[in-house]
Amino acid sequence: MTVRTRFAPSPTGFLHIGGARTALFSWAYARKHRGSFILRIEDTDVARSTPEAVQAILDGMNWLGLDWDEGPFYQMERMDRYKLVIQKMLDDGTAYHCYCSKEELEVLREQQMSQNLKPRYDGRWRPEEGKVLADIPQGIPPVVRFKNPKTGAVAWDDLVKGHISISNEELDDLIIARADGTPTYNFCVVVDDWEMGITQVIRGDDHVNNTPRQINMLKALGANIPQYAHLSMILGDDGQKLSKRHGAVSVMQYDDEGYLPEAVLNYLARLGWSHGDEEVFSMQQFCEWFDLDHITPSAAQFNTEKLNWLNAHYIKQADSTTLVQEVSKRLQSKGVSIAAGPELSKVVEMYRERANTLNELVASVVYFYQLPAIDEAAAQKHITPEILPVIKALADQLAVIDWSAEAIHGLIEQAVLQHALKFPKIAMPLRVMLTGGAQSPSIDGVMVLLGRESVVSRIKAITG
RNA sequence: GUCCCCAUCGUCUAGAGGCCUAGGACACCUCCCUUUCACGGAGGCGACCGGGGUUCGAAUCCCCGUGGGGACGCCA
Repeated sequence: MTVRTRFAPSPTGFLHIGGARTALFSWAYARKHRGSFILRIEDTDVARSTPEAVQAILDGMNWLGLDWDEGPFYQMERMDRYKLVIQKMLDDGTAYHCYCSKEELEVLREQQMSQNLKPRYDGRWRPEEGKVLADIPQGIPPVVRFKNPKTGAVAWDDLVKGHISISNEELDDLIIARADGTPTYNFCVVVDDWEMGITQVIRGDDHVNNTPRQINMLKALGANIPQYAHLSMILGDDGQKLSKRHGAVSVMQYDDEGYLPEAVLNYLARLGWSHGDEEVFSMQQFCEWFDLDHITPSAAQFNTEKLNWLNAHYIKQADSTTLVQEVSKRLQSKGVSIAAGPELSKVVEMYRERANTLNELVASVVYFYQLPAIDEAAAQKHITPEILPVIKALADQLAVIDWSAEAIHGLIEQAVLQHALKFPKIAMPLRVMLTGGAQSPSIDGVMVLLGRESVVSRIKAITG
C-alpha cells in the first residue's frame, strides 16, 4: 500500500518548533517510502483560526523546504462532507442527539471530580435497548454524540510507543457535532484521515488520548485503521514545557535570528531520532535513513548550544552566493550600506568560520562598512601611551607602501624588530583602532580588505 | 483525583540478554596550532532513577516504588 502521511496543524498561531518536527518526520516518512505527504489545515475552531496563522504555517513549511504533495486542504471547506457522515451515523445508530445543556454538564463534571472520578458524560441521552429516554426539552438545540462501545478495550501498536491499550470504560460518548451543527475536531480528523487514505498518522503525543476514540469511530464507519506514531514533545532549553515565555518558539524566529534552515532541520531530525552515531546529514540522507523504529519515546529538551554548533557547521559549508545574499540582506535591514566598503564576498569568506549565526556574522562584519564604536576596556588595555607613537609612525608608512598582506605584515614585523616588541603589542592596538574590539581575524588580512584609506584614517583619528 | 505515556553523562542520544570496563555528539576542562578571538587537532571529566524478580548472565525482560509528562472541552 502506498504510504500517505499528513501534517494537520490548526491555524491558531505560528508554526512552532514542535509542530515543525512533527511535520518533518511526517514528511520524511512519506519521502522515504515514496508516498504522499498531505497538508491539512484544521480550522474548525472559527473563533481562534486566522488567515495570518495559515500563512505563518505555510511560510514556516516553505522556509524549511517541507513540500507537500496534496493540499492544503481546509476543513472548513469540507463541512458538507462531515455533515453527511454525521447524518449517516445518526441513521446507523452509531451516534445520537444529546440535549444536555452546558450547565448540566458542568454540574456533572464537578460532581465527578469531587468524588475523585474521571469526569465524563454519563450517557443520559444515549439510546439503549429497553431504556426510556427523558422527554426532549424545548428550545435546546442538541449536540450529536458518538456512541462509544461500553465494553472491551481499544488497542493499537503505536509505531513509537509500542502497544497501547485503553479500556472502553475509560471513554465516554464524545460530542461530534456542536449544537450549531458544526463538527468537532476528533470527528473531522476521523473523516479526513479516512477519506484522504492516510496510512500513518504521525503526530504529537498529546493526541494519544484521542486515538482510542478515533479508532472507535473509524471502526463504526467501517474504515481502515491507519497506523499511529506518537511523537513525544519538545521541552524548552530550561527543561520546561515550551510556551510563549520561551522566546524563539516560531520557526520563522530562527530565520530572524540567523539560523540556516539546513541547521534547524538537521537539529530537529536529531532531536528524538537517531541513526547510530550520525550527527550531521543532509535532508536527502535523512529521508533515506528515516524510520519510526529509532524514535525516542521520551520527551526531548531543546538545546540551543547544539543548534548553534550545527548552524556554525552549515555556515562554513554554505554556498558562497547564498551566504553573501543572506548577509547582504541582513546588513541592509540594519541600515548598513556596503557600497563604500570592501567586496562583501571577501569579507564573508574571512568571517564565515567564526560565526554561530548569520546575525553574529553580520554583527562582526559591520566595521568594514561603518566606523566601529571602540570598546573602552580593550582600548584601555591595548592602546598604551608608549605604543601610540609607534602606531602613528606605522600609519605614515602604511600610507605609502604596496597594499598587500605581505607588505603590511612585513611593515609590522619591521616595527616589532625596531622597537624590540612582541607582535601582539602592535597587532592588538591596531585591531582595536580598526575593528573596535580585541578580536578579529589576522590583522594584516583585515587591513588589506579594509583598504588603505580607511586604515590610515581610523588610525590617525586616534593617534592624531 | 482517574486514565495513558515516559525514565542511559548537564543536554541530544547509541544500546533489541553476553560485543558494555556503557559508544558518539553538544557543552565544559587541558594541551597543541596561533598575531588576539574563533576555526581546526589531540586528550580529559561525565550516565544506565531505586528496589525486587527472571536468567549462567540485565542498561536491555517482568513487577513494585519514585520522579516527570500528557489527557480528562459544544479547543485542536
